[in-house]
Amino acid sequence: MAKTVAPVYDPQAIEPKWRDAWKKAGLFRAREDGNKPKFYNLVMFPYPSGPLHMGHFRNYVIGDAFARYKLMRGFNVLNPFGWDAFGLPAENAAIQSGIPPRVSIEGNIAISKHELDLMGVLYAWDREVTTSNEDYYRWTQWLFLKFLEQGLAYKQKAWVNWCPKDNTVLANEQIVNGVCWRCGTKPTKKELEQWFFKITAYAQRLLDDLNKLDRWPERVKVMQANWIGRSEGADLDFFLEREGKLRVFTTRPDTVFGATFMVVAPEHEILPKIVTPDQRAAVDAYIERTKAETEIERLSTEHEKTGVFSGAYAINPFSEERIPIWIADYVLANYGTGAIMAVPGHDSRDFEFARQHKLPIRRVIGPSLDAADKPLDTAFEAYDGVLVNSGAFNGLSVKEGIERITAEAERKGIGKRTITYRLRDWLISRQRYWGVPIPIIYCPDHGIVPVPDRQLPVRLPAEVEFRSDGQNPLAHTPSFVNTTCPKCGKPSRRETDTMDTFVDSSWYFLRYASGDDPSQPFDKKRVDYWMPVDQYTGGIEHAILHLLYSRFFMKVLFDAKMVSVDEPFAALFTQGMIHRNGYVMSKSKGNGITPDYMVEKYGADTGRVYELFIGPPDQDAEWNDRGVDGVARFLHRIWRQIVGEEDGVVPGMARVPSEELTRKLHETIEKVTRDVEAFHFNTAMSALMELSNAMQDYLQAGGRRNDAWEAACRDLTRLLGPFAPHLAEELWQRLGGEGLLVYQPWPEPDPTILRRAKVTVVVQVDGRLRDRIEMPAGIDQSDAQARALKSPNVERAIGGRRVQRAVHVPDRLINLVTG
RNA sequence: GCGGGCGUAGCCGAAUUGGUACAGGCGCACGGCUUAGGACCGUGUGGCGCAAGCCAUGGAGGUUCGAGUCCUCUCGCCCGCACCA
Repeated sequence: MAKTVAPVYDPQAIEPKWRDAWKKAGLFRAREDGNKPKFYNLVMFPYPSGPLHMGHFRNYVIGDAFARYKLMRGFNVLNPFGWDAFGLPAENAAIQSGIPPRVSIEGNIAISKHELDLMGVLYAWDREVTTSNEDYYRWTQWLFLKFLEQGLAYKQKAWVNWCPKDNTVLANEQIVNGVCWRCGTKPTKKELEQWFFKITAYAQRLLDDLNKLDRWPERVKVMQANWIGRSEGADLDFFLEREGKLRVFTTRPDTVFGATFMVVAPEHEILPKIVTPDQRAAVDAYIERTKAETEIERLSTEHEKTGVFSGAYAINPFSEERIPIWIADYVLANYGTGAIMAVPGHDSRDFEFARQHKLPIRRVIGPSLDAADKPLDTAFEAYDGVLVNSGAFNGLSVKEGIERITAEAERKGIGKRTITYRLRDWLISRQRYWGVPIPIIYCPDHGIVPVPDRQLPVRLPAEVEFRSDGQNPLAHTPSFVNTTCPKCGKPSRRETDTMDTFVDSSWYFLRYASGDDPSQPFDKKRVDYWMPVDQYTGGIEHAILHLLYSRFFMKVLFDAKMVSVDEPFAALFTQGMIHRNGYVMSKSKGNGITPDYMVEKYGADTGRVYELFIGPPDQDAEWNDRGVDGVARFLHRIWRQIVGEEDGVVPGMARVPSEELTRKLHETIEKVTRDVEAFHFNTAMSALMELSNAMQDYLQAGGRRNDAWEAACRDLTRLLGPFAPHLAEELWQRLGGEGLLVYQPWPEPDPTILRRAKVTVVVQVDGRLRDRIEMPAGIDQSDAQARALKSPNVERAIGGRRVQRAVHVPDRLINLVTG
C-alpha cells in the first residue's frame, strides 16, 4: 500500500492565511452591477455589548454561509454589517465607571470585529454603519423632521409607561409580559409630554401587507397581526340622563338590548362632569387607588373586578332603560372610546363585574327564540344564535343583528360603523443621553420649531456629567440646552429627549445600500437597485418591535417617494437560540463558549460547521461539546481523504465501480443545494458527512484515485466552501484549483447521472413490506408485478390467495392486494 | 382564556406530494493500531424472537392498498398575546 506522510489538518496554521487572501481580494465589496442578479443578504445588526460568544454566532454563521453560497451561485451579493450603537447599557456603564459611552462602544466594536474576523465572517466593511456616528444620526434627525413635515410625528401629553429603573418612558411594544423589555422592571404610569410617531395611520396597511410576506415565518406574521389587533364594530352614543352623551365602542351592537349598565375607564375625561356629589369621595378614592397600581398589579387582580358607581345614569338608546354608569379599571382608557356598554349576559368580563356588584344580567341571544327566558349562569359569547328580548329585532341571527342594529343607529344619528386597532402610536421620546437628540427647539414666541436641515446634526455633546440620580445629563448641560430660535434668534431651549434606538434601526438597511453618502440619508437609485432585502436573518425577539417599526418606516418613505418598495424584507428567517447546561448561552450565565476558545482548540471552521449542524436552525439547540468533537473528526477526515495519499488499492481485489461514488456525489450536490435554499443547514451538513462516508467506503473497498475520485474531491471542496471556508480554500489550492474557491461556481448536479438504471423497488403484500427487489428503472406495472411474484418471500406472504389488484408507484413500490 | 407550534432511538435529530420509519452526529459495545491514550481506523447498535416474523413515531379511534405525515378525540410540553369591549 502506497503511503506518504500527509501533513495533518492544522486549522490554526491555515486559517489566517485565507482570511488575508479574502481581504486582499476585496471579498463582499459590493458594487451596483447590472450584469448579475443582485442579492441583498442581511443579518440583524447587534448592539456592541462587548465580547461575543458562540450563541451570538449562530446568526452570523448562517448569514455568512448563505452570502458565500449566493456568491458562488453567481449573484452580486450585498452582505453588510454595522452597529446599533446607541442605547442604555453604555450610558449605565458610564454612570458606574465614568467611561464615556462613545469610548466604551468603540472598544466593544473593535473586540466584536476581531471576533467576527477570527470566525471567518466577512462583510462589506466599506459600508459599515454605526448608528451613534454623526454621519448616520444626522440623517436619523433628518428623517424625524421629514416625519414631522408629513404630520407623522407629533408631541402630546399622554399617560405613558415609565420605567423607574431606566428612568425613561417605554413604548407599548417595549412592555413585555408586563415589564420593561430591557431590565425587567415593572413600569409605572406618568402623564408626560412626549413625541410620537403616528404608526396607527398605517395600521391597516401594516396588517394587509402581511399577506405579501409569503417568505416570512407564519408565527411572526400572526404575532404582528395580533399586535395590530383590528376589530370591526360600531360606535354607539348613550345619552346621559341629565345632559350630554357617552360614546362607546362595541363589536357586538346586536347585544345592545342586553346593556344593563355602562363602564368608563378611571382616566375618562367625562368623569368630573357626571360624578354625583354623594359618590365623589368614593370615586376619587378609587381613581387614586388605580393610579398607584402598576400594569402588573392590574394584571394580578384579574379575578376580582373592582369598580365604583358614579351616581350617574344613561339611557339605553334601544331598550330606553335607565342604566347606571360605573367606573372600573378593567376598561382601558386608551382603547376604543375608553367606555363600554356592559352586556353581562354575553361578555364574560361584564358578567363577572355584574355578579360582583349585583347588577342585572339579561339574555338577548339564545340558541332559539323560545330560549328567551332561559337563565344564564355564564356569559353566552357564541356567535351562533338568535336575538331575543330585543324588541323588533327578535329572531335575527347574530350576523343580521349586528348589521341591522348598526344601520338603525346610523339612521338615528347615534352611531356608526367603526374599525378599532389595538396598535397605539409609537412613543419615541427617551429621557436619556446616549441616543439621537430630537432636533427640536422651543422658542418662547414660536413654540415648537424644527431645527433647519442646514443646522443638522444636532450634536450630542461629548462633555456631559453623568448623574447618579438617573436624570438625563443633556437637561443639565447648558451649552446644549441653550440655543437660539432659528426663526427669530431669540434665546430658546433645545429638546433634551433623545430618540428610541428602534428609530435608528428602522432604516439602517437603506444606509448600507447607499454607502456613506454625505449629502443625503440614502441614494434612491442605489437603494432601488438593492432593495428589498432578499434574505433577513435574526432573532425572534424582534418579531414585533424592530420588524414592525421598519415596515412602518418603509411605507412612510414609499409614500414620500423616497423608495420604490413598501416592504423592506422579502424573506425573513428567525434562528433559534443556543443553550448550554440548560440555559440560553449568555455572558451573565457564564456558560458561553468564546470564539477565541473555539478557534484555538478546533479552528474556526469546526465552530462554523458545528453551529450549522447543531439542529434545525429555526429551533433552539443545546450545545454539546462531544458534538463539536464529532464535527472536528469530520473535517480532519476530509483533510486526510483529499490531502492524504493513502491509496485504497488492495492487490487482487476487484475494481470497485466508481459509478456508485459518482452518483452519490451528484445526489449530494442536489441535496445540499436544496437544503441550503431552504435554510436546512443541519441536513446539508449531514449530506456532506454522508458523501465523505461514501468516499471512505469507496477507498475501503479498494476504489482507486481515478477521475471519479478526483471529481468527488473537487466538488466536495466546493460544497464545503460556504460552511468551512478556510479548509475549503486550502483544499482547493492543494487540488490545483484556479483562483480563490469563494469565486468558483457552485457545482451543478448532472441529471443523467442522477437518473439510475436500476432501482430498488419495495414490494408489499397487503400493505406490508415483504421484499426489496432490484429492477430496471422505468419498469411498468405488469413487469414489476411479475418480478415481484417470483420472490419466495412474496409468494409465502400471498400464501396461495389471489392478487386482486396492485398499487404501483413507479420506481419505488409495488403493493399486491389480495383482500 | 385566545392564537401559533411541537411530541420519532439512551441523547440531538432525518424522513418532497401519504409510499423502505430512524439519515447524520453523539453515546455505547466489540475489534484493529498503539508503550499508552478520553487520539485514530473498522464493525455493530429501536424492542421481542433461534428463525419466519411480530411490535414500534405521546395515547385512543378513523380514512386509505398503504399514515410519523390526513381527520376526530385525548394527554403532555413550548412560544406569543392577555380585562382590547
